[in-house]
Amino acid sequence: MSALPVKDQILDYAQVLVQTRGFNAMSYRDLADEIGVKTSSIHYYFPSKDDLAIALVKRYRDGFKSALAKISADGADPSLVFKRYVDLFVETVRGGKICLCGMFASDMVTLPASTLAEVKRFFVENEEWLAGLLREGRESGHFNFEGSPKTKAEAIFSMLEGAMISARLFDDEKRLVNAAKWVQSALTE
Amino acid sequence: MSALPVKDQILDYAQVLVQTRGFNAMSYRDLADEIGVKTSSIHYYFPSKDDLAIALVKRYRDGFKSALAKISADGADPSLVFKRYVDLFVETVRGGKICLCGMFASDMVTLPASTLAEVKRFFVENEEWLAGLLREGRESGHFNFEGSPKTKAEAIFSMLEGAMISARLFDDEKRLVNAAKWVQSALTE
DNA sequence: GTCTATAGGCAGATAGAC
DNA sequence: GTCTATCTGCCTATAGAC
Repeated sequence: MSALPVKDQILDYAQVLVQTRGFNAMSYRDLADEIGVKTSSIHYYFPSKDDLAIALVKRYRDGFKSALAKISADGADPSLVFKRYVDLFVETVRGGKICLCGMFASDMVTLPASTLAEVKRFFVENEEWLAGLLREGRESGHFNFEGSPKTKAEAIFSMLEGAMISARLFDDEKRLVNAAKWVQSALTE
Repeated sequence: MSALPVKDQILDYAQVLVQTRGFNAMSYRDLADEIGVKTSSIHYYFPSKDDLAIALVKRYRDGFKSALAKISADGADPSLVFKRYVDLFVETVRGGKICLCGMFASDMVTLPASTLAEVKRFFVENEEWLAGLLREGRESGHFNFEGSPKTKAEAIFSMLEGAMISARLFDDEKRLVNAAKWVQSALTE
């Protein structure tokens, strides 16, 4: 039972803090105190806070990419895959968190362009994956809708991001679940 | 041409900063420098930052209430009123801002309960107004949907909040407009 | 109401010993 | 890699003169 490398501990806890409090409300001291090192050790791994932000977003994107591959690996039908996708967001809200990149997007004005570029990539990757699911689902007859899958995907992703914020604010995951159900029915009707 | 009272200038600029950078990234110094007074003068009007936060949300709610009354004052049909409602959000994004209360909701963990109560009221008031519009529209035959107007309203408001964040991130108001159009068509079909 | 002055603390970041 | 020590600057907030 060996402890995680310090670098991973930093990223893990920093991610929790960003998803709960926000990037600007998270400090090197918070991380140092929690992990049991000094702030200078955090600077050793991530010289500037921007370095930490970029690392966080890249890791989050990678994690999401893995999750997306996992929920569609068994060839389940698009409706079920969409339900699993929504569950990823429900789990986040259940932990009192919102999307890491949704949080960064809210704070975009205070962030460097390099970080924002990574945040945008996260949005785009999700939307493209969702668009693929919609396109596939329409072709296979599981979904029925008019217009561009990409535009629909953008709207759906926006709704999920917004619904996470709202569901957490009211401590009521049904707000997220109900929004997703409506989307699903609008895609199926 | 008399200048606004200092208190109003504080609220005006604080609102801009919260809607762009976020509450935690806004300081008394920012306000003082912009307005041309000292930080102690800001503390005279708003002793603590929490006082300022509460005043901001209350004023924002009042402003929204007026706007909602205005866009439905001429008895326009529900579809047109909804379009005007969406325009309120589009204008915000056009100014590089997101919803004041959406921003506060993202930062909820760092805020006192008193402020959060006001933020929740903003959400509820919007959702109730929207639910009324949907109910009315369904009864008059302008809208056609199944299920609870309140649940639909919550989902729509979440989507608008999320779409503002996304539209600002990509500097592309079409993301907001397209999401709203989809909602409108789903309510009409 | 607005100011000067200041308190006490925390922020991100760096130098250099070990 | 981790530490001690320190820098500079910003933060919210208050006391008291005018």
